[in-house]
Amino acid sequence: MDLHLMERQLKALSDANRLILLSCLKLGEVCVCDFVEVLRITQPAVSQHLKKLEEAGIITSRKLGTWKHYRLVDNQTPIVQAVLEELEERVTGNCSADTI
Amino acid sequence: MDLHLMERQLKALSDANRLILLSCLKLGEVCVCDFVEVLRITQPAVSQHLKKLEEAGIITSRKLGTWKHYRLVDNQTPIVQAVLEELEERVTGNCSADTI
DNA sequence: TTATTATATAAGAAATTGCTTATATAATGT
DNA sequence: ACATTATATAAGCAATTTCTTATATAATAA
Repeated sequence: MDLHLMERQLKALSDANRLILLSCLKLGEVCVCDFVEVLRITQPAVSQHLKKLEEAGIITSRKLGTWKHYRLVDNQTPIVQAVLEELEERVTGNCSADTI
Repeated sequence: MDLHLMERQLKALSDANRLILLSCLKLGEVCVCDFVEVLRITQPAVSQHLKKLEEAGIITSRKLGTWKHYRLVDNQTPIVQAVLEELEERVTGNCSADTI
């Protein structure tokens, strides 16, 4: 595995807010607006976190009307897999968006 | 596993120079002076990187006269284990110090 | 078209990171 | 005691990160 991909993924993973986003995503697709409630930071801050995770190849997204739903990609690298396995699912309120 | 320990370990891991240090340490104990040659940064910079890895519970050290030898701790968390497994051993020159 | 809603991007500020040089500590050798 | 060697700590600086507010984009609804 390329050293610089490793570094990029690890950087994307090394933030408490993004780890919480990932633990939510273990439950399924989530839209940006739900994350705003979970993390209690502004919407642009959430978008920026999601962008980092997407650029690291950890999550992907699809548009649904005005909403955008994010989810984990299917085949994770062993490092991301290990992190996901360590994360507790956080069922703090409405972590997940209703799908469709 | 505690979210903030995860974050601290992932932060410690998310730097290319520190990943190189870890790949060297897979081969055994290494002293600070050898790392200076491997990374081609100054000795204080190396000490600072090693301190971060030690504070994250990833490496440990012992004094040997004026030298200090660093090594991986025995029981790593699953995340660190996964990272170590992904790392190629880098046999770039004298990565390892002679033990004793 | 215009207003509303969900998200993204831009710009800027405060905190953190990763380096440098200079200095301190600690063990060894003379 | 003094010099040398290996490492650690301190201080400062440039780059990066993480947030904020303001604005842009894009889809839907009236």
